[in-house]
Amino acid sequence: MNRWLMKSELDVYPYSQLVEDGQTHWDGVRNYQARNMMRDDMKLGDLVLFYHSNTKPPHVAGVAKIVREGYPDFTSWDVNSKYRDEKSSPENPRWFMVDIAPVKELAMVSLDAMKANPALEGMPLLRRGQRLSVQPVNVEHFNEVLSMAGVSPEDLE
DNA sequence: GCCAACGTTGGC
DNA sequence: GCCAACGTTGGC
Repeated sequence: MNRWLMKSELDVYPYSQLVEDGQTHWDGVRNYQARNMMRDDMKLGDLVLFYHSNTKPPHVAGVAKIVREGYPDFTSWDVNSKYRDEKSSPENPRWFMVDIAPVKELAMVSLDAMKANPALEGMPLLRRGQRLSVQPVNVEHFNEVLSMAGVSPEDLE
């Protein structure tokens, strides 16, 4: 199983909204690296740290899981969508997305706390200038973040 | 194919 | 609101 981190701006789509919706499609990602991970690497059941960006403090808010593997992002050819890309079509989709569902809400784990934790050294999120909205997380880092929220991996089952 | 200009992300 | 980082665009 792979593990991931996905960023969402708190005031755009918070974890609480995911809980309310029960499931959502992760549309609007327009970055090739992130697309490739969603299209090729994210598998059913993979776990995701749900991260709130653009808020004070930035933080991990919960755990989600992949409930549908990569498929074309239909907002890319929706003329009414702000995510529209003229070069993408149903016949030749350029952008992909996955569906995620909530697993467990976490006590806030702030970016500062993560930076201060030596066990998280090397985590992509903590790298200077890291902007990717979808990132891989190794199992040690993933479990360490859980632990910082007082949760053990078994609690997710 | 290089690279300067530009736009966006996102912490601070 | 600032600005560093960095991906994308487009002229050449």
